[in-house]
Parts: sequence; C-alpha cells; structure tokens
Amino acid sequence: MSAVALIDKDSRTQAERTALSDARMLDAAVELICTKGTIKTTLKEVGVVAGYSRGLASHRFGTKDQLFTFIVRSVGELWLKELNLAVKEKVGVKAIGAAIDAHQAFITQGANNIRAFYILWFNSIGPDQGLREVVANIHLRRQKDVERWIQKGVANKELCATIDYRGAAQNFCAAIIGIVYQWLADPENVERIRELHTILKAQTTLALGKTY
Amino acid sequence: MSAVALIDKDSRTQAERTALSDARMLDAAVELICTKGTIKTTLKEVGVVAGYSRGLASHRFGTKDQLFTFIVRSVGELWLKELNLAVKEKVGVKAIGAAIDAHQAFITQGANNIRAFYILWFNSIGPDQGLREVVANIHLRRQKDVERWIQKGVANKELCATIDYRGAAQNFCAAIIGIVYQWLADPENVERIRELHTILKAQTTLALGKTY
DNA sequence: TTTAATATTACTTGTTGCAAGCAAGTAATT
DNA sequence: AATTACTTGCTTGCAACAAGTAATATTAAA
Repeated sequence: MSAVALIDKDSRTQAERTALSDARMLDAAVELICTKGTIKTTLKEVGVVAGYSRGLASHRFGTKDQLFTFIVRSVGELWLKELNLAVKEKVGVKAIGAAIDAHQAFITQGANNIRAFYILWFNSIGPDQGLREVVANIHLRRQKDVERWIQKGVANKELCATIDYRGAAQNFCAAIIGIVYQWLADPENVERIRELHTILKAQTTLALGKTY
Repeated sequence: MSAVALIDKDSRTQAERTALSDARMLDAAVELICTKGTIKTTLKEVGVVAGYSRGLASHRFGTKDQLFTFIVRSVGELWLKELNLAVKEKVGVKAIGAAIDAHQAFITQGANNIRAFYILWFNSIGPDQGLREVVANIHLRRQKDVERWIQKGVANKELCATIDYRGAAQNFCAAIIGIVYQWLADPENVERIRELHTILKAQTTLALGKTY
C-alpha cells in the first residue's frame, strides 16, 4: 500500500534519497490530511512525521499548495492509469460501465491516498490555489475520456449518432463528483455509495439509449 | 444585494451596532472568499475591509472556522427559505422540477454570497472543520425535503408506491452537488449549467416514472 | 584501481514576517 | 454606574526563505 517499500541500506544514490524522502513525505502528508485536514496539516509536521527535519517539506515543495499539487498529481496519474486499465478496449456503454465499476472499487477500497486525493480535490475549489488548475485539468481529461468512449461507440454503430456526447460526458462527470461528495460526507455508508454507482450506471445506459 | 442597507445615522442601539458590523463583515468575508479564496482570507482583513479594526472579526467570531460557519448558516438559511418558497405546495415531480429551476436561478444569478457559500461547502470536506458539521446538516435537510416531496407524491397517488424515495433523494442531491462543482470549476459556462439542470430534471422525472 | 580533493546535491538550522487567538484596555450605549 | 461594542497589545506558531552542514558524485593524481 505505502509508497515506501525500500529495503534498508546504508548508502543510496542522490536520486534514491530524494525518491525516498518524497515517498515518505507523501505518505505523511496523506496521513495528516486524512486525520487533521488540509488546514491543520503543516509543512513542518509533514517533514517531521516523515522522519526528517521541520524544514524539508518546505524546502522540497516550496509551499503547502505545491505539496498538495504534488499529491494530487501523483494519485491522479495513478488513478487515470488504473481507469484505462479497467476500460481497456471497451467503448460506449461497456466502457462507462467498466469505469463506474472501477471507480466504485477505487473509492470503497478505502485507501487513504484516494481519500486525501478527493479531499484536496474539493478543497481546490475557490480562487486561490494553483491546485485548482491541476484538478481542473484532471477533471477535463476525465471528461474527454468519457467523450471518446461514447464517440467510439457511435463509430461502432453501437450507439446512436445523434447523441450529445459532450453533454453526456459532462453530466456523467458531474454525477461522479456528486457521488464522491456523498462518500466523503459519509464514508461509512458503503452500501449507499454502491447504490449511487448502480443508479448512475442505469441512468447513463438509459441516456445513451441502449440497455447494457 | 448587499446585506448592508442601513441609512446613516449618528447613534444606534447596541443591537443595531452588532447587526451592522455583522452584516458588514459578512459582506467583506464573502468578497474576500470570492477573490482570494478561503486560505488567503484573514480575519484581520475581514475586519479592516468591513471598516473596523483588525481584531473585530477575531473577537466576534473567535476563529476563522466559526466565521465560515456563520456565513454558511446565513446563506444556507436564506437558500432553504427561497427553495421552500419556490416549491410551495407542490409535491412529487412538480416539486422537484420547481426546486431544480430555483437552484438554477439561484446559482446562475451570480451573487457572490452564493458563490462563497458553495466554495465554503466544498472546502468543508475533510476531517478538520466544525464547518463540516453545519454543511452536512444542510445537505441532510435538503435530502429530507426531497424525500418528503416524493412521499407526498406517493400519498397523492401521483407516484408509484414502490419508489425507493430515500435512494432517489440521495441520488438527486448528489447530482446537484455535481452540477455545483461544474459551475464552480467553470462559472462562465452558464449554458452548460442550464443544460445540466435540464438533464437532471429529465432523469429524475424518468426515474420517478412519470413525465412532467 | 585506490584515494584524496572538489563539486554538487540533499538536508538542517536560523531568522523574519504575519496571522490566529487571547487579554486587557477604551469607547459607546443603557 | 453598568453593560455592551469595539480596539490595541501581546504571545505563539507556521510559512517562507537564507545560510549553513552533511551526504553523494566527479575528477584527477598516485
């Protein structure tokens, strides 16, 4: 689970040193965000909890915002990859179905980094952070992915050509965000989350005019 | 628009004094949240921008979190009232349709306090704030409202009795949050927001098994 | 090849500035 | 005179940056 999985040894290359401290600080930050929230998470504590000095997180990432950006980037990339793996060559309704299943599995598995990822996601809303830009970007990539799946379904003659694929994708991504919100607001209720995913699948299937 | 709409006079009751400073600070806070974001909004500046000393906001609200709670409470109550006004005696699908229309109008009218309200809403996610509790409460009240509308529609024989009203309400509220997210992420695209509301209306109508 | 000197990169410690939060004060209303 | 509204002074703690120390890399002579 943890990104820190290097065997002990008494000398490392510089690259290994930074990779290790990066990973340790990422772990520490995720932990702190999940337990104390973004506001009470301090760069100082991230460094110390990771086993370094109070100043390292500050030195490495510059600002809190940039640390958060680093986390969202890391977890975000991971997630987009896993998603593509789940969807593979599927298109149209099947692609979306697979994506929904993957998303459900992803969030209900309860890993801290995913929780931290989405906490940061929601916290990024607002005019200040540079984080906002990164999240907006991931959000957009998601939408484009969904658009592509639908378009390919159309090319495949599987879906009707008159579909508003952009609108459908936007609606789908909005729905996902809504579900994630419900999950963060009440993480215990796994059954509800599963249901919301199921409903979304049914609705999307219906909207695309094909039973799955 | 602004909550500050009192005529000048050179003496006020204590109640008026606090009401005025509260209103002015609320305005200032909303302004600051919309322009600088929650992180860079300082209690100090809220007081100063409102025309008072650097310490007043701190003194009145105690902490930043409590100031934010105050804002969410104020705007939240306002919104729930407006919603009930829009829905009135309607039940079932008509109630939900009216609520969606009201929500669309509410957010697309572009008032700063609504924007700040939802920025705070999303920022409340995470383990730290006391704000979280307040938002969760409003979210729940929304859901209960929707549940009631559906239940009354059932009592009315307008809707089928087998409906999972709780699931439907949860799904509806999740969808609203998703739409709000899209709006905050890209506020310019009013047309998209309108569309998302329209789609949601169609989907909910469909899910409740009745054409509007 | 070893190894010693130098350069580069990783990390730590010292310092400044600023806001939160609280206490003790002053000014306004009752 | 007493209460309530607001201000000013002060402490603490973090962010952010600068200047330091410690680790790894590079090189060059033996």
